[in-house]
Amino acid sequence: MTKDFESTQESYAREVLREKGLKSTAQRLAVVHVLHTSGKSLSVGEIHDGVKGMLGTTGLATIYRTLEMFEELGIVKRLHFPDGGRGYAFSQGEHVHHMVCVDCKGVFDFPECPVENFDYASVEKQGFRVKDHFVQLFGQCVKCAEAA
Amino acid sequence: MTKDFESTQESYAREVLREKGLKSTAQRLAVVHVLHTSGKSLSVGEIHDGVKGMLGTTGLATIYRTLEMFEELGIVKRLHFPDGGRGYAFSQGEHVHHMVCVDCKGVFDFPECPVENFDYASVEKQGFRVKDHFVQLFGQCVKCAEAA
DNA sequence: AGCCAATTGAAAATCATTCTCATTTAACAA
DNA sequence: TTGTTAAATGAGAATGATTTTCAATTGGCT
Repeated sequence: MTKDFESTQESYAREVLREKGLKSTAQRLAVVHVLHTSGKSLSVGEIHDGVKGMLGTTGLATIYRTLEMFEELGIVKRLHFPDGGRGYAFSQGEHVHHMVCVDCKGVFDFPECPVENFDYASVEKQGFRVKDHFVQLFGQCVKCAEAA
Repeated sequence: MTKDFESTQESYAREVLREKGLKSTAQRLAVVHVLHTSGKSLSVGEIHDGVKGMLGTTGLATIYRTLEMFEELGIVKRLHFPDGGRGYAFSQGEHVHHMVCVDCKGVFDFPECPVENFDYASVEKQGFRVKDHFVQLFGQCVKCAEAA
């Protein structure tokens, strides 16, 4: 499946896949497309629906497999909601955090990392070595605030 | 079930429960006890095992119900792991974040909130209203670092 | 065009979590 | 204490999400 018009994100994904010796299948590119055009975070089910809309029948397992792989490749970012649900949003691998609108589930980048320059004194005093962190903000976006 | 010796945490939980008109059952106090004595975060299954060890047969549903309630009461804190798994750690309701040792799953408090005094300029420029945040650090604790 | 390993779909299997409802129990009052 | 009653529990069924399996398909290469 070669498309005439491809978003930067799709070309990017295609390139990353090729570099790793992985196939650029219609399903994989559709996942990128759905995520990119939605402009927000989507649940696995929503992504599945979007991909089905583009390609007709598509297995749910493929969506799970693709998303897991894309996360490792840094193409998508997995989000965690307070209720334990997962969501996925497009990402190009940079270190950004996300602000999620609790109403529309829209995802907005948040490039300054609050933890990056944080003084770990109290933690390091206890001997920790901080290796990774997870930061996510929840709130309301302009549109949803106006609608309310 | 009234115990002769009770930890501060157990008395605290008992008091919170009474204030809310909820019952201090053996199961609920056992959950507090297990969590408190473990000194680390536990999965639902581990908590279930610990409670069964204290009381004999105990329903798993009760553990889920108790943990959910305790979280709302601020008695425990739910943690989210990168793989989507959940964990629970004892907490007394203050605003603290946690640092989780990726090896032993130990939980260590982290009272200075990196996000609290963060300049939300870039986010607010987009019109967001930040209402909540989730911050968790991952790394290695002293003991696990030495053992490695 | 043809080959082959990678990928997919469909269904089954697994695992976590929630729900239902009959039974038990903590809290409070008499 | 004892009785009363609403709250809580246990057991298992139901639900829901995620993973696995394996035969069939397909993309990337020659």
